[in-house]
Amino acid sequence: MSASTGRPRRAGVDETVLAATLDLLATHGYTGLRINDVADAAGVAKTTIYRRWPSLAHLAVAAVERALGDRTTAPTGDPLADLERLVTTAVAGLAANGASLVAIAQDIHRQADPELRSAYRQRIIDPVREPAITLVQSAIDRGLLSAAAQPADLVDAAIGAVLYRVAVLGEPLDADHVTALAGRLLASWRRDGARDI
Amino acid sequence: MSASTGRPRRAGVDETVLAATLDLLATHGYTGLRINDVADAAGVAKTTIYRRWPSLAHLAVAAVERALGDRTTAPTGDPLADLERLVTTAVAGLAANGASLVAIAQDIHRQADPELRSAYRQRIIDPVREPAITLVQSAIDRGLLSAAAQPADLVDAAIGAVLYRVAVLGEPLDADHVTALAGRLLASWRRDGARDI
DNA sequence: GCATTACGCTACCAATAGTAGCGTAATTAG
DNA sequence: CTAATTACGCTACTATTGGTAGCGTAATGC
Repeated sequence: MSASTGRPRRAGVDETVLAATLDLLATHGYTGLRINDVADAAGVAKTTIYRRWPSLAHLAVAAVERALGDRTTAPTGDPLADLERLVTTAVAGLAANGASLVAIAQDIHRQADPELRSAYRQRIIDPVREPAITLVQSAIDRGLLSAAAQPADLVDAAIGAVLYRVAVLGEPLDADHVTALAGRLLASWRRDGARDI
Repeated sequence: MSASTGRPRRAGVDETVLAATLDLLATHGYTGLRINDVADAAGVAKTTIYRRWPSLAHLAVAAVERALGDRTTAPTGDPLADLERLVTTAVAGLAANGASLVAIAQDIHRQADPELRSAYRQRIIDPVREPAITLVQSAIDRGLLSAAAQPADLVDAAIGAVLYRVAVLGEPLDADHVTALAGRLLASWRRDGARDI
């Protein structure tokens, strides 16, 4: 990227621009995101932005990725506890910005070209989905969850439920609310929970 | 709408335009939908389209609504059977057009103004979601499904799982596939199914 | 000093949703 | 038959906006 020769890029510009992008995404959504607004808010020229990101969509994906933060968690040995922490961490990153970044991510995903969509999948989706599937499988193996459903079905249903409520039904992304929803879903699959009533 | 006086609107134009819109949506998606392309494909002037629908988004919603078709079903008395028929009917309408109209509907929903989103909710979402919730509640009351989850959670998880797979993961909307997924999810909530293994 | 790259700036291009106005066609009311 | 009214196609236009080109200038390494 940055060559060893020539004038170096101004430090902090990436951060400033991403922060401005995130802020504008939170208030106007991806559909209302304007590259000129980002440039103005960040105090840089539009051309500087295009020198660092190839398109508005790429910039938005980078901003959301930054908002998601680091999703690596140390395993505790209890799959269900790890699962809850994974969900909580991811949701917290998305909810902390005052807007439904989940919905924004959906927008971006739908409008982007195939190459960008693949990056979106690898950088936004899979870092949550893949570990979650592994954890569910391990929970099933230990008899903590009913084996009646496939792990991927279960995870997709949980993620899908959140996406659907936030992105389609328009409910606010409240971290506690989401955690409770995921908890209720898990409870309905929990082996001991399924046995009573 | 149409006054009693003056030249009447050409018959069949609504149908032709909606069919052309649906066709273009199926091949290019909502993001790739161009009003001029619709006009050309339908063989009408662009101004004629704007005389009948206030915006491109409204036109697209009307086209998807038409693709969904009539979703009223006669109750059989068996909630689970009714549920399956409801899902099958809705999915069949969406899948029959060769493209993921679910994903398209997502696009439209996100980009539209609040008034249109409300119409989308009332005309596309709720006609499936509300009866489904009622049927699930009734299945729980009869002991056919586990009472561990709230009916709305359950329905949203099922719808969300389908939306997520089609609209985010990019899987094709195959009617049999979706029915099988919904069936697996239901089985994991089914009282007898949850008891074994 | 020289090559190289970044920055801000202005100007520009291309695509596209939506509108205005015109001539004309079709219909109803009297 | 005439007048009023509305629809249609057409051309031209406006406004917005993503993205690019080119220029003068500022930093940096060699």
